[in-house]
Amino acid sequence: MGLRERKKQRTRETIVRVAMDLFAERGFEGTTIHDIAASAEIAPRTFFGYFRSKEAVVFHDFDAAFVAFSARLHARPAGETAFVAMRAWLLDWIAEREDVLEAEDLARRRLVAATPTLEAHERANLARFEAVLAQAVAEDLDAPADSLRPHLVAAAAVAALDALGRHSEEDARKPAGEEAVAVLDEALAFLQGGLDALRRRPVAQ
Amino acid sequence: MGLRERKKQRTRETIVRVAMDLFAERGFEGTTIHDIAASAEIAPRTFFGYFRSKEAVVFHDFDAAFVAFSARLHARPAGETAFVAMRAWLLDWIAEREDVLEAEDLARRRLVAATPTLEAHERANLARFEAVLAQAVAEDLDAPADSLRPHLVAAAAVAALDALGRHSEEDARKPAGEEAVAVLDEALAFLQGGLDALRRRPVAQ
DNA sequence: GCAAATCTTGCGTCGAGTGCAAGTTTGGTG
DNA sequence: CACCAAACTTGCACTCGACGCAAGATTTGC
Repeated sequence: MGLRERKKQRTRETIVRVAMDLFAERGFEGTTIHDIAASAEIAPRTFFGYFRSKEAVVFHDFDAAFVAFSARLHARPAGETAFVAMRAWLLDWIAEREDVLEAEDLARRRLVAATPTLEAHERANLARFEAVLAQAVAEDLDAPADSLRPHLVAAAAVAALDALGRHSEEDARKPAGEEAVAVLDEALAFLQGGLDALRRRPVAQ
Repeated sequence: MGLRERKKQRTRETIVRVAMDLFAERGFEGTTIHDIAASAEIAPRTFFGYFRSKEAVVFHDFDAAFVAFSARLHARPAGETAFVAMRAWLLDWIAEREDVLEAEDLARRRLVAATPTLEAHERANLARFEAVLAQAVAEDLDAPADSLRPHLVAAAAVAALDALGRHSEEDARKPAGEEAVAVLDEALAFLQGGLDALRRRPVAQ
């Protein structure tokens, strides 16, 4: 990696760190791009070379998660269900982050919960998960990609994912992985039960 | 109703009509508040006396729907499940609108689908449905309001509601009510099956 | 027909976000 | 090392959404 790239990387991290501190201190709406730029020692205009919006800073690691999730789904071996792939991805993801980012995640949760714009942004993120998951589920079920069932299933699964995030906020730091898997498995049992019930009905589409 | 109120009502309707026409013509982003105000023959500043944002115009009837839905849920007789109440509300809602608003709805759907900001707004609206539904479901299940199961169920139910909207776009105008009920009933069967499956497991919360 | 409540409007302001063009830094090549 | 091209940074000007405020117009109830 050349100097140029390293520098960019470093600036990006600085922006995130500095912005998060400001958000925690003055709130998201109470912090301007100008403030962030000043703290990060860049020109306000430069900020937009790194992030397309103020919101994007808060979700700076979402793209990586999404790409990994998406790849895991697409690369799942024939016969492995989308559920199983999702479960595996989640375990990896949690294991990978556990050491470093707990505190940061918590701060983010609080910030999002307190800021409508950020909640909207998060819903948009989850919707991307839902879309890609729905497609994989549709393959599992041999159903058209835009039919009802895959979307029901994906919506519920993503709701579980979302609940997971909120959950780890409240509970006083149990073994995060185990807890998450328990929640997810409950959700998967629910989904499987729903699908089984549908299998005994004619298809309405 | 006095003159003042009638006038306000009329202006409001004018804004909606005029704005929707402009959106259809130039797109949502391609239309400014200034344009709308000019067409509606009001001052730009006055627009904000009627709507808190440009997006709010597109969803001008959401509040009424939400209030009706919410009221129907809260007023359901003891023993009536949230599902049943939701189904009843939906039937009423469709029946009530069917005559007048089909074309308008279709235009709205197209507009929303073409505009990220509006999609975000719509997700926020659906989230409000989800929240109030989740609470009602929690009562049905005798579960805490923030526990997992009600949220799974509500998320899937709202996904069905959403699918309903998108659905009526594609199909060349079948009997809208019947179609909608078929979709919703499939969703409800799915949810019921999922809950039945969970009943045979220990509760993870 | 008058006073209070309510609406409308214009003005000023802030902040997000974009396009552009000039300047600066870095990378590679001879 | 010197030089050119590519990439990055910055300042400037601009559009647009949204809000606060205060002055002016309208409606209402008495």
